[in-house]
Amino acid sequence: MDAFYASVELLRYPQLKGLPVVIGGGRRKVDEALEQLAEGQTHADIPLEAFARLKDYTGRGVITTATYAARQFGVGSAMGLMKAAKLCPDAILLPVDFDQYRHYSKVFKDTILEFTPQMENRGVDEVYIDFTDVPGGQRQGGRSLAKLIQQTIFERTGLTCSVGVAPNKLLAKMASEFNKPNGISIVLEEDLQSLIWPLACRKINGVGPKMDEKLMHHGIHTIGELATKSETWLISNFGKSTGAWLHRASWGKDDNPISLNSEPVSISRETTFDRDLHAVKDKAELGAIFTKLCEQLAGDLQRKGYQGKTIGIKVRYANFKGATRDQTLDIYTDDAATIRQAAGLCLKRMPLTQKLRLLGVRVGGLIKKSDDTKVESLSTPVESSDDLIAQMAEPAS
DNA sequence: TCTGGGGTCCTAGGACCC
DNA sequence: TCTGGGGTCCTAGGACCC
Repeated sequence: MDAFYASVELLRYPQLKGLPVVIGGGRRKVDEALEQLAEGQTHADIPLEAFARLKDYTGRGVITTATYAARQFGVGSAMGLMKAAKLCPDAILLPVDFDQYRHYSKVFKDTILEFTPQMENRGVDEVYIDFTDVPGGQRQGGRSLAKLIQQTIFERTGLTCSVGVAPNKLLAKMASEFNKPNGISIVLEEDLQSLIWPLACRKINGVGPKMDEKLMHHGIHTIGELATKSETWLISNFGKSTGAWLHRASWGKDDNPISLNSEPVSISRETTFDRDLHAVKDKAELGAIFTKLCEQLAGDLQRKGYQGKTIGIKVRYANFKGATRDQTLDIYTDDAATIRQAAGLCLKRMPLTQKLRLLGVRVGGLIKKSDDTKVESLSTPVESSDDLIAQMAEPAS
């Protein structure tokens, strides 16, 4: 399989170029700026003065993403906004605007689908592509196709896009990071030693903080060091499945195919409170939030056309420890009251002496609702689709 | 001044059935 | 009274990803 890993840089506001900007958190103050927007306007149309500075923010949010200028100060994704405010108090804080992201995400993915149906979703801004069978896809080792996709996306959205090209998904993902933003990187099998082995193990998709720490404990810091360990040794230290996987990954091996339009396994809603709430003392407030979450979740299910039978809740205590409870019903449901009732029973089984900072509701065991009221909308091919394919099929100039 | 929201997959024990 | 497997479902927790 020949794979692409492409990710669009969703954060792109021309008037903010070079300025430290973080996007994230933002429920209160920051939302006021958005309210000034007229129909059809985006963040890019708001004067800078309208936005809060990081130092003016109080709340529990985290950074979703940050400009490269902001990253110079050491702030980055998933960092608490209060901590980021210390590092870079004058950074502009923009609210997240998921409606806008969803829109650009769709244009991004629809564009790629014009080239090939072999696309795997990896969230709003990233996809894998298997371009083995794309006409002209092999030209210049995939670079021609990557360039054409990049250009087309830019013309339609103004967004840049980073692309990694490699023999499999594992390597393509790592390749995409070599040349951000708006770059194209090609990694071949023979580049393993020179390009991949010097990287930290953490760069392997699937090695998180925990596994990285364990690897460090064994003196393994780079992928190259990992590759010196035998499969037997890795299995005895990391278990059969993880050990064998680590061994293959360190040698750049991955035969997982693209997974197409997979059905969701679960759908959930959760919220972190403005202040920690106690199950008894703040019962009314908590109950109202709980009910609202169930209603939103039911709405999501109905809108997306799913019903589920496993209802679950999740809490996070004031000390940040979490717990879950779930219950499987005899029936499939997308009804708010049914979900609320089952979720309420779950909450009763939860230890509730400590205050809560988060409550979530989840529905799993999903099936597609088959009431025939929803007509599957046939996706009409976009005009330029043939042109794009034709361009790839033309002899290289 | 702690740390969002939405997901997936894996593991592991117990229930229950054959 | 003691002793089998295998398979599936349910529940809880945890690691990881975007």
